[in-house]
Amino acid sequence: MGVKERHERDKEVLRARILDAARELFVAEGYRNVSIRKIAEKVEYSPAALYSYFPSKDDLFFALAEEGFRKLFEFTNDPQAFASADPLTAIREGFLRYYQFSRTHPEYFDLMFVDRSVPKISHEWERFGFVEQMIDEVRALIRRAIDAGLFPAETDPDVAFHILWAAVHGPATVAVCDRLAPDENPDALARDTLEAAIAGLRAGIRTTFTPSPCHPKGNDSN
Amino acid sequence: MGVKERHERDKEVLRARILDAARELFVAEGYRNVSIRKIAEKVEYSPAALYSYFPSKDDLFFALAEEGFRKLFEFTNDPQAFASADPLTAIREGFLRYYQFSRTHPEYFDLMFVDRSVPKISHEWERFGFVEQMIDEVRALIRRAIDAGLFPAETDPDVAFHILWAAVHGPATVAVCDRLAPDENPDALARDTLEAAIAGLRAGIRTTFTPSPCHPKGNDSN
DNA sequence: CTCCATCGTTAAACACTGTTAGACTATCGA
DNA sequence: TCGATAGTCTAACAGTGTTTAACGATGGAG
Repeated sequence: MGVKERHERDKEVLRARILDAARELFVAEGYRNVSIRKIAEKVEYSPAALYSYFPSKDDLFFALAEEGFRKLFEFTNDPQAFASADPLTAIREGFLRYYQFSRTHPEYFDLMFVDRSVPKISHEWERFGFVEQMIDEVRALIRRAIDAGLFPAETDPDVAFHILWAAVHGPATVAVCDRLAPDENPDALARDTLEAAIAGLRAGIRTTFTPSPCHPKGNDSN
Repeated sequence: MGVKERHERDKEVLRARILDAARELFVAEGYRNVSIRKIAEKVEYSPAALYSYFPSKDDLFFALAEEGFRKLFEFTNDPQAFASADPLTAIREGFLRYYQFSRTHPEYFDLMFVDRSVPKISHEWERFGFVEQMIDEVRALIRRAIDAGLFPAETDPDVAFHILWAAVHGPATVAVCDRLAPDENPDALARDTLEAAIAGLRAGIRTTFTPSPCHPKGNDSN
């Protein structure tokens, strides 16, 4: 009876080893330079063997992207900063951490947010439940800031979240994609753009982004 | 005497035909799905022949990226809107056009700003002189807004430009990279983020981005 | 204990990719 | 007319993701 279970455990172990090998290779050499054959060699199996663990290369890297979101969660989640400090400082800190993540783990960031050959991500947000949790925490933080009078009362937390996210995501992508001139500093740009977005929200703007319902995902409105 | 010139003209013609074929394929099927062989078949030459016109595939797509910047220039440059309207409207309009370009020509935008396998772009900004001209016009526009009292007097036009650019570049990349949930509207996000950045600049923020000298590119500080 | 089925693994192949070496040929200047 | 040169070709190299068919070990049933 326990035999099948042992086998399943073994499979799980090898699956993890494959993922480890893939991760090691891709953080070192970048996503594009990792081939199934290299991973196979690293785990000392034939290339074909990997296909009984991951249906395709994309699925393998999709798993790594999921790992990346977990990493991002840990990276940005500082309960201390979130709870104690004044909401605005916490918000600033949180979004700057998002940006800093893109600098510390550019390969993960690439996989999670820019690579176009891992397109399934946007259509499988439901699978990243903890991402929604993550966003919820930030929305709560923004709500606190509204309640404290730091943002206008009519501010929609979800809209504000997306604006602040976009404000740091811009500099993050130009940095990851290496599209800044050598003498331009992306870190400063991230700080400034975030600062401008925060100040803009505080000043109050008319927004057009669709406020999402309580559980924003799962609408069938296309 | 005229023979050599005729030959050079012929070469130029074929070079253009290759570029045409490459463009047609890549706007239709995306950069990653275009192979040298497919281009060669379309122009009815052997794959090897292309290599006497473009040293590598990257160089070919670098040429297309250059074309893209020219397209972007035309797309955003509306002298009428720039000159007549009030500076703030013109600025809004200009940056929204940048965003709209990313939606209308996602493949070009990908090549120009997100694809990591065309990395030479950031190190060859000098070659895109018209880009600098383009930016200069926007900086002049911002200066006009400052003079009109629409932005604080201490605003640095170059810093403001980069902030506004980042504000629309964020939504542009999430849209191009397809990282928004199906029910989230990138267009609205672009408008809102830009609006927030403009309002933030108007409110006045302390910035840290390095103001660039008169001709910002060409420093040897790195 | 034997037999069979099943499962994990494999080598080999398929259909691609970018790129290059070497042969061929047509054209041009002397 | 004779090289030289420039342009193009075929064929190959080294690599890619993926699939197919065969192999061997292992576990359960009779």
